[in-house]
Amino acid sequence: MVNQQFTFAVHILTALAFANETMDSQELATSVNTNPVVIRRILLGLRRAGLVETYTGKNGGTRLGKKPAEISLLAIYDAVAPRPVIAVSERKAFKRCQVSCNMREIMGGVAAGAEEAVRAHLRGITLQKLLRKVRRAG
Amino acid sequence: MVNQQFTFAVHILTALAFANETMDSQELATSVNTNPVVIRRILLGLRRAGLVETYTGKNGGTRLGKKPAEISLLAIYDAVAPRPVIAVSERKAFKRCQVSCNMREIMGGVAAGAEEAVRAHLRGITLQKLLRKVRRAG
DNA sequence: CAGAAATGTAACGGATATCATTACAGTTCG
DNA sequence: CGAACTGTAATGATATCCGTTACATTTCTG
Repeated sequence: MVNQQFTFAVHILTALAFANETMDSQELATSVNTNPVVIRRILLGLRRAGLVETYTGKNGGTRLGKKPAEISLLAIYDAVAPRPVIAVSERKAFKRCQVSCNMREIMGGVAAGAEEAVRAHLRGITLQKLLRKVRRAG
Repeated sequence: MVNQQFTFAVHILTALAFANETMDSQELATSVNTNPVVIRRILLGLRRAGLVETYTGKNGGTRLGKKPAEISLLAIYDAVAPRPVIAVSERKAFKRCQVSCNMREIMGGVAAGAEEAVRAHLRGITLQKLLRKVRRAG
């Protein structure tokens, strides 16, 4: 993966869990050290997934949509929809080459397995766990 | 679709295993459907890792440096040194924010776990297994 | 030895992805 | 109404990746 949206998203949600109240995109941007628009773009995905609730207008902002114990990193991962862990070439095969003709399917299986391995890892981590680490670190 | 070097590398090595003789970069490029220079760049890393042996000069080319059963996809993965599965933000923390101050370490742990999950998956797959799939597919 | 055929490698350009930023319309509270 | 938010489009800067050209170097072979 190349982009930082997943990291940003986890940071945002951890901050919201820690604050336990609404924060606006400027506050979140300050914590993440980026631009408020970048935050709002990520919040769109998180909102679609029901992980946050956002309020427009004055005194608007965002708060968690579920309890930290109910939010797994996998849910966040899916919400930001990062690109696959392993990219599979989708080029046209060289018909006269048996290897070439079968590589897409074979690598597809390898990539799917890698993806599932990551997902299993993320499934086991909740926002609450991260929150505890923050608190323990003080 | 991002970095296809790993896919390309697996394809190259599978082709070499299937052919069981030296192939030049043009033949490999035809199978992978790319440019010979792209192939040669990837071969550099594979050679450094001892996965292939290359010969310069007329009738030169590349052949496997180990038996297919001794080459795991993890070795290939390390040889091409792709970027981390999960990118961790390396921005300066906002000192007044406890979450911000701890995110790098926390996400570092998450990313390391994801990386290891992928590695464990790749460790269990050898070139020989892929080769058998090619042969079985016919 | 000369020439053909291959690799090694640098250099450049185009395509694409990502993020930052500006801008502004829409929404909501007071 | 006006201030303070979000939603979102548009643009630009930057980095990465890949393809391509170019050429030096190496090696085989006649």
